[in-house]
Amino acid sequence: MFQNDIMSTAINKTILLVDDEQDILDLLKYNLEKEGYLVHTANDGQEGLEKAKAIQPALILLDLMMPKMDGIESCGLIRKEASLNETIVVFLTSRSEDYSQVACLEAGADDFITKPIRPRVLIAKISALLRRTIRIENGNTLQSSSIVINRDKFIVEVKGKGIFLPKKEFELLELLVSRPGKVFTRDQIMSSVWGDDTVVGERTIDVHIRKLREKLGDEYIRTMKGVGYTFSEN
Amino acid sequence: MFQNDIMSTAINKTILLVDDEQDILDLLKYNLEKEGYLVHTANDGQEGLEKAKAIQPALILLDLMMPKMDGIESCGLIRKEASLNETIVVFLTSRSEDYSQVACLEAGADDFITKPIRPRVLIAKISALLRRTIRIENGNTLQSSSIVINRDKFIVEVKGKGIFLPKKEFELLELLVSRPGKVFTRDQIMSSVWGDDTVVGERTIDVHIRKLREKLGDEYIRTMKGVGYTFSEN
DNA sequence: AATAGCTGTAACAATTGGTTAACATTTGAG
DNA sequence: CTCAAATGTTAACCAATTGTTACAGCTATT
Repeated sequence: MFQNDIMSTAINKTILLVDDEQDILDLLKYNLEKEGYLVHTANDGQEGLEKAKAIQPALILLDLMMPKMDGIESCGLIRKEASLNETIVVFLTSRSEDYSQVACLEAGADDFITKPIRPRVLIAKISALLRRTIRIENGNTLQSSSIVINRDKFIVEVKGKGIFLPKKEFELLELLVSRPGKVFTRDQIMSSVWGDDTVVGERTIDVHIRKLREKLGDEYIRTMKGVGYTFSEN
Repeated sequence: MFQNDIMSTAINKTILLVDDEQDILDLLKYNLEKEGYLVHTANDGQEGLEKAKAIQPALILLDLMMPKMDGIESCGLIRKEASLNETIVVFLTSRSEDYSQVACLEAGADDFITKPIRPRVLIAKISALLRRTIRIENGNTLQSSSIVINRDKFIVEVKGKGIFLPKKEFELLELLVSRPGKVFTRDQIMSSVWGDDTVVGERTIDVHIRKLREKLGDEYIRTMKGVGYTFSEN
């Protein structure tokens, strides 16, 4: 049920794990991928920051204790990076002392998880943190002022009229509506809707955009030439 | 310093505490008010829900175990209430067992804090949770006193009015606004906006500057003859 | 296996925005 | 004050990006 929630959405489900211990990376990767997340890994803070900038993950799991650059320092650098302002940072702390937990949060982290890691709690926490990132979410619907997206039925309501959309078109619209006004680049659309591994031609996105406009009306999706597409309320 | 962060923003600083034990309410209220939050209290889930609807708090701290209506049930009702959609819900759990923590999160909570309550951790957690909503609301923006550049929406706000700029103009303005008052030479502009490999003519920069002035007004970009261009706040 | 509908592609059309050229204007050094 | 150098202005051109259409291959369903 949780799994389905995640699998059916086209929103960013990329997680970056940063830890110097391979055992922990493997454990976390296994558990998160089982839940439908796209997992990338890095072995130290420096590599973590670089990968984060490149892949724009929804969430970063950061070990507190690492060689080269520790978690606190990495977190500071992540928080300075404007393009990562929506990224959630969660620390893995081995100790449960107050001061290290407070230190994590003051460094700009959103949360921390204490070792030993209990997978169910980890999954539930991550799910709860990501749940918040979608603006107005009521049950299984996503709505802006003019459009209601029903995730269960693959149906979109525009001005009270229900429209059925095929999967790809639905996912594309879902992505755009998840952040009205935000311009999604073709790359972002590509990796969210089609995934990082599948490769499709250049015109494919345009064609799907066109089909959406055909069904919804031209007024909702704006082209920002040279940049990408955006959903606009007006 | 943290206090300043909170005090300096004009956002909702209201917190609602819901617990049946007066001792805990007092302890929490004292600590939170010391940090500059506006604290309201309720003694059970029913009263909590009513007060929440009335005062629209930014965050609700909810005890898991309460007479009449327990935390899980209250949380469910809060999540159903459309006006409380953006409100953050945090549970206070006395036990640290996995299942109750997972239950809280699955009930729609954003986080939980285990008793015994350690005020410093509590404060840091609440601060972190609220900080994130500020971060997301501010978006990926770059602002001077008179202009807000929203990188996500690819829009520039001048005196409250949103203006769309084509890619190159946007990038040029972004560069100038990134360091108000600094004079950028043509060479610097060239390599920042166009890259070191592409070669364009001498007048290209002028033309883009002109288009920016046309759209923003003449007062923002000053020519330093023989040197370059600068963005001025006045 | 037949069907219907979804998905991606290729080929071409339309549009936008970046660049340039040509000329006008301003600036500041002498 | 003069004049050369630097910058401003305009419109037209062209290339890159996006839109459009028809169609072929694929997938799920019966």
